[in-house]
Amino acid sequence: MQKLLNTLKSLSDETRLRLINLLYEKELCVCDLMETLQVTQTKVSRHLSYLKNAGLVSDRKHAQWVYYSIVHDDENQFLDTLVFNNLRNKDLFKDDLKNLYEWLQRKNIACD
Amino acid sequence: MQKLLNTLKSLSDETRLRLINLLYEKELCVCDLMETLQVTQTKVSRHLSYLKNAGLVSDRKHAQWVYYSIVHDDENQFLDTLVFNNLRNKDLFKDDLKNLYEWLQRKNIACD
DNA sequence: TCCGTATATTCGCATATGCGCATATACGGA
DNA sequence: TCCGTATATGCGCATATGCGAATATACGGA
Repeated sequence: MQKLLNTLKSLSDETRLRLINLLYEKELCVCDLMETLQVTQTKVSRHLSYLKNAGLVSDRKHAQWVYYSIVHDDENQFLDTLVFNNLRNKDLFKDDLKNLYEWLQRKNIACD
Repeated sequence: MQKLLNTLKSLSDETRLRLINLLYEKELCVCDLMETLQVTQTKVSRHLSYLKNAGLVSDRKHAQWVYYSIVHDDENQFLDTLVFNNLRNKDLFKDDLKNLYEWLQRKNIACD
């Protein structure tokens, strides 16, 4: 019960919804999320830790980066419905995805 | 977007989830909800008005009673998943339904 | 009209939440 | 070891939220 409440609380914030939308696409590190959403590191980091505590995302350290990804749990099935029926058809979230791929491309070019 | 956020915010409270669970069963008035959940009138009323503002329930006045019912909106599809996959299998919500029917029976007997 | 029941709202308080700033920690490379 | 990058966290502040008590409003019946 408390877990479910934490899950729902963590969905009731715009920044966290935007993070979830992006992470539904693929595993990403903090700096990818900062760049894509154009928000401060503190903000991304804190909201990710909120999502992690709620069991919605998990993290994986690799070198100096921390990669976050969605936890696909049976308990969180309604998340799929939410993301695909309620987020992905809204401009804000569509634009975020577009910005994500533009950023990833810039990043790859810079690494060449 | 703001509407979706309000919807999600209104789901991140235990009392409101309990109200939604009961209203998913049938239209109910404030006093039914107070009796079933054993909480104060102020609390029920305030949370119902929260749910109403978020567009999750609608109300209908009849004599001195106000009857509330769920608004089944396409935008709120994920609510079905939430109620049937996440609430209805938890003891708290099962017990609430049981108490609801016990109360309704007592109420009918009293009116005979 | 007066009363009792049903419901909504205002107020003040306690706690929770979100934020930026500064700082701490962790890691790889020179 | 020292530095730069990446990430997390403590702190203080502003705002939001939830609550009970008291009060206001609405309605039907005597």
